[in-house]
Amino acid sequence: MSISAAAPASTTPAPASDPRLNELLAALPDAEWRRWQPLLEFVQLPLGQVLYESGRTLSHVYFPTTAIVSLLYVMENGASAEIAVVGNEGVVGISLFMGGGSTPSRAVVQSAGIGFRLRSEVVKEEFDRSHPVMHLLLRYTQALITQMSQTAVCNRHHSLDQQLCRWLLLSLDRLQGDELVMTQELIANMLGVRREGVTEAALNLQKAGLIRYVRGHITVLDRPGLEQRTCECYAVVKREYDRLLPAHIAS
Amino acid sequence: MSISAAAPASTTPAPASDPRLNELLAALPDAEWRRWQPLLEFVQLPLGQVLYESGRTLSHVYFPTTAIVSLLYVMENGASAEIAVVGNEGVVGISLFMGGGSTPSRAVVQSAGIGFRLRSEVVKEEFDRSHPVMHLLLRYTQALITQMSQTAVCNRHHSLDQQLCRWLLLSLDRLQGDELVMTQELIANMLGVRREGVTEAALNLQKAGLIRYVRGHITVLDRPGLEQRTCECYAVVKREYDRLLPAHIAS
DNA sequence: GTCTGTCGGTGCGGTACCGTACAGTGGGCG
DNA sequence: CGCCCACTGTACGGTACCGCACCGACAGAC
Repeated sequence: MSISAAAPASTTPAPASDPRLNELLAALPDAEWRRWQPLLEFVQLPLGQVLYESGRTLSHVYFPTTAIVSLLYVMENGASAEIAVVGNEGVVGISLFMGGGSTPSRAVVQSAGIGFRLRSEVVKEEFDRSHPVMHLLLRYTQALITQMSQTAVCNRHHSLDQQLCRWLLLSLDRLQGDELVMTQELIANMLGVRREGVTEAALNLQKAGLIRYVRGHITVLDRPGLEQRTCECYAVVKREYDRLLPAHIAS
Repeated sequence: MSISAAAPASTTPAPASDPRLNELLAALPDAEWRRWQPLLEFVQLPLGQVLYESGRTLSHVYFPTTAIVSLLYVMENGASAEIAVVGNEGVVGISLFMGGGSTPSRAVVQSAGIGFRLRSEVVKEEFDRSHPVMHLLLRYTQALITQMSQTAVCNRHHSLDQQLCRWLLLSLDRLQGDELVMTQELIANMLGVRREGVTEAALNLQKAGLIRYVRGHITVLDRPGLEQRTCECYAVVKREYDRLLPAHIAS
């Protein structure tokens, strides 16, 4: 595969640079994987990078392996809200194979890391050519739809405390380890609330001994505690990902 | 086509019983339409009918012509929130061709009318067999995704007044005429708010001369006024439907 | 005509957010 | 070493919505 950024030059690449850390790539049948492998392009995904902009036609789809990407809508007045989050379980840029080519939302790297990308023409060809690829991508899309729906429900009905728990858990599921590099300001942008609101909610969780928050570094101390405190939305989404993406279970 | 309920027996069927009032059916290429026509089953869709239940495998997809169907999530405590709305521009049951077979949401008839349905096996076959069908359904699905995303954003950021305007406009677009048969209680269920909240918002619109509300009947008096008062969400969704479903424009 | 149930409007205290303003504090860089 | 700035915490009034309780009005049934 081609390398577009600094990467280990050792004979055995570092584990993180294995494309099949992405669960969709890992779930590809052998034939498809052999076709795709030389076409996948390694990419660094630094914090804040915009993978696509609202209304702009996409040039690539992205398969994160260690990075996390947020899909968010930015309103006319500048306020924003996260619609869904994509990590190593998925792919950024579904509108390419869904047929629209663009969406009214923006994709931003929420947690720095790496990933792999594939040119849009290749994706479209493969989607039309291979039934397994098509069905895999569509099942993932349905899982993503569930996440979006549940975000709508959660925004309507649940407290900021609960939403913060849900957000932390969704992010945690897409990372290795128990630490998140993320300021309260950024979380507030994602959740579409005030920064001070996140401060307060985070303090609540901290007092309860569930997390530790120090200047842009969140350490999760008690994950079961978070799961207990969050709303049903987290479980609904997780169950649906597990049901629709069996590879996800295997991991 | 088979008729499963009372329908005009005149030689020229009433306009409402024409399946191609549904814009997806209308957009089918001739070959597909000829295949589908004998398989479509006419159905009455009375207010409140549940087309599918959360987590249950679907037996049919539904193409409303004069009815409107709400997709909503019902929480463990019984509260609910609408995720999206489907009328004669779309189809209910996308999870069938997306591959999941079910979703964590419920589909309820929000405005009585009629529609046509197709057995699930037929839909899956057709989806895999015909590229035009597949691409049509996927483009519709992307439009639906936009609606869901925008619902999430709207739930987060906009006032009940604005959301009510958006909801009225989305419903109006899917109906002929300017009257909606809908109690405030039901609207409250859809929007996931208190009934009294809807009363107040509706009174505001009434005082502004935009609507008239009498015991379950809303008459829209000033549609441009509603469009001016609603948030950007309505326009974003409408633009995306128009862009993705050209048949929609033609109508 | 009466009766009953649905539908809508009203009032009240409570609360979870918001907008704004500002203070402390620690990390990193010169 | 010290400065600066990003980040977190605090405070305060405002407001939009909630939960609850209740009332009046109209419609349809009998």
